[in-house]
Amino acid sequence: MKLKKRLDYGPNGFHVTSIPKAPRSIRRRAQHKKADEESQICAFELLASLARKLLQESESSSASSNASGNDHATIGKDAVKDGHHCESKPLKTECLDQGSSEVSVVVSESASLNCDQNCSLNEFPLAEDDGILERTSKIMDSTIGGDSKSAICKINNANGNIPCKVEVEGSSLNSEELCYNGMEDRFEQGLETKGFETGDLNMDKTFSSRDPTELCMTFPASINSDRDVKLPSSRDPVPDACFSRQRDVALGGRDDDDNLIRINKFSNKLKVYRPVTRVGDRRIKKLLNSRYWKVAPKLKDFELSRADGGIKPPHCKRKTYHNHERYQHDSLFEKRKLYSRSSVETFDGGFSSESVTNSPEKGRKGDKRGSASMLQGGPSLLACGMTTSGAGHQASLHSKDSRVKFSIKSFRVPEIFIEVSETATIGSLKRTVMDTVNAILGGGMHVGVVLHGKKIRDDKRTLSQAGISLENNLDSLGFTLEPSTVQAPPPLCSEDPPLLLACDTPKVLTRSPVTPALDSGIPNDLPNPSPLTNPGEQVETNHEAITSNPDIFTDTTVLDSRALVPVPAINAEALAVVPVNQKIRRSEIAQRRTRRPFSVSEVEALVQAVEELGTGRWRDVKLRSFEHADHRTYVDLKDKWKTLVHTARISPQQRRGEPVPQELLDRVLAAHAYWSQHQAKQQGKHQPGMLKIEAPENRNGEPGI
DNA sequence: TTTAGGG
DNA sequence: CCCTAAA
Repeated sequence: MKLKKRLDYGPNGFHVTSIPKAPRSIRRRAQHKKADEESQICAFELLASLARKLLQESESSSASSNASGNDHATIGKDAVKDGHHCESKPLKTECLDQGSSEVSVVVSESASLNCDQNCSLNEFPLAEDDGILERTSKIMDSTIGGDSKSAICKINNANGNIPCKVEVEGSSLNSEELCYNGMEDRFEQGLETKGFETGDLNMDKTFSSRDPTELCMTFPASINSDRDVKLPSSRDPVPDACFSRQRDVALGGRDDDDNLIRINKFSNKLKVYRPVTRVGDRRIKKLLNSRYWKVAPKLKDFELSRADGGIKPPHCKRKTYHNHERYQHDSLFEKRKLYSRSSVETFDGGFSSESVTNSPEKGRKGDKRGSASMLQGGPSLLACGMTTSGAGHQASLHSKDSRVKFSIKSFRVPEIFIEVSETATIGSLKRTVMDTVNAILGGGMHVGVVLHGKKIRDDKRTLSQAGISLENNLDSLGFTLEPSTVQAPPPLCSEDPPLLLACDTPKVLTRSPVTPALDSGIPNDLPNPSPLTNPGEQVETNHEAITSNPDIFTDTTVLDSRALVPVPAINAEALAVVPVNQKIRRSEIAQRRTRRPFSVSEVEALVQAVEELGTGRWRDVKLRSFEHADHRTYVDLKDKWKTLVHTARISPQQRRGEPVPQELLDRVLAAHAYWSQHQAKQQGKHQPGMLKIEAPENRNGEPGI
């Protein structure tokens, strides 16, 4: 990898806290589905998950008559879930403080990676009945913009229609401080609770940036399609029914909004950077984070019975609410503007994770735990351990029940550019960074799945289809956070923000339910994952990313000297944070592909094709012989040919790598000579016969082709 | 988007 | 493999 352009990866990791989301309404993204919509972590989701937790906790706590401890929050029900379900079991989340944050996800292989980014990890629904899913939610920590006040979220219970409102008061939170104070909230149904009280902020406690949390997710095998999210209702005898319902509901809601959400922060310089759009989300996130972080649940305890089963949240309120919030947020955001530019490298945060398990399957729990511990020490990015769900699954499910467990220590974070004037204060810089980060997290983040360095774009593909199975190395599997590519709405429109907000939020809500899968940042592609070939283009998987990531959000402020990179000034609209698009993008998304040496068989196929097509028609060569090898582009083939010719010309002693049969090298020389002479390119005609003519030229002359 | 080459 | 100029 060349460092030059790839600042991005470095050690960037966010700590993302995840919050388990309940199966939310699954709404489909409607019409506007731009690939983009994908993803962002929505406030809603966060809220929902939060609410759930609160709910459950509250229930549990109430039962136990526990006072809300620092760590525990009582939660009412989530709006999203079916009321009864909610009650069924308390969720516990566990936050592990560990050196690094980790997220572990357990997924059945069959689960498809569909979700838009939105869905991303957070969204996985848990299916209890099937025992399949557990959901853990992750929350990105975002800190709230300095000014943020209180965010209120209302969630309605599908069943009861009981609105729950969670209010967070962060009265004056400085972004710098990023604090969420301990929240003691109790979530009461129908009542509004204030989630966070600003009393003392114990960021430290709540947020230990470093503490890694783990998130464990289990995906049910059953989840394949985008929309199939199973909401597990503990009660529901017939999960499927639930699903369908939920889906429908979901459909009703979302998309439009979603679309709006996408703001490309990065995309254009010109575009206004509007990061802040989701105050609500952030807050929520914060809440979640702070609150739940350290709730330490016991893994085993965890079984979530995800009462949540159904998700039917009425959207209206939420939207409104969110919009409102956002609106404010935006305003704030806009007010702050950045003047000079600097690029800040992304930071790594630790993740706080929660591990939630639901599971009927006991074995898993243990596994999770084990994996978690294992992971903790590890590299920031991703470590994966695999587990198999044992008997738990039913035959009914596809044979592919096996579950894959993922532990995500950190996400690779994209490069972030911000502008700040030289005269700006450090504090303002911090805020700026915070805002930027928050904005990103709030809105434009997508989760990408990288396997063997290659992004898996096809969200519909199941894990096993994508090559993610117990057998494969999960090491090569990684998750990335990427700014949404989608273009942002017109730059700087103050008006827009509100709209966006509104839209977004809804979107968010809906979205999660819809696609259970992990989402890759990129739309789909990989048609065939041929086992061998598929793996990895993308490159640097996690490992590289690993760099140390000292800081968490809270510390985002931390800018290493190296973190700040002066960027040539650009005019642009002064105030806005200017994303430098392409670079950013590239850096983020495009990492150097992993090296995948050509196998002898590939060389053979290449030689064969070139003999027939000539050396100037790489595209044809690609189509003819490598059409399904997604990782081999025509450029790659051309380059390979170039190296083959070179290799063939040098002495065998000088050759490196997997030896290529001399016979093939001879053919390479022969074909190369032939086509060079024939000026090849005559259109096509592949005349094999011709080649033979050339054959004689070969030194070795191999008659047989 | 492909080609063709340099890096 | 990447990056790009050209086409």
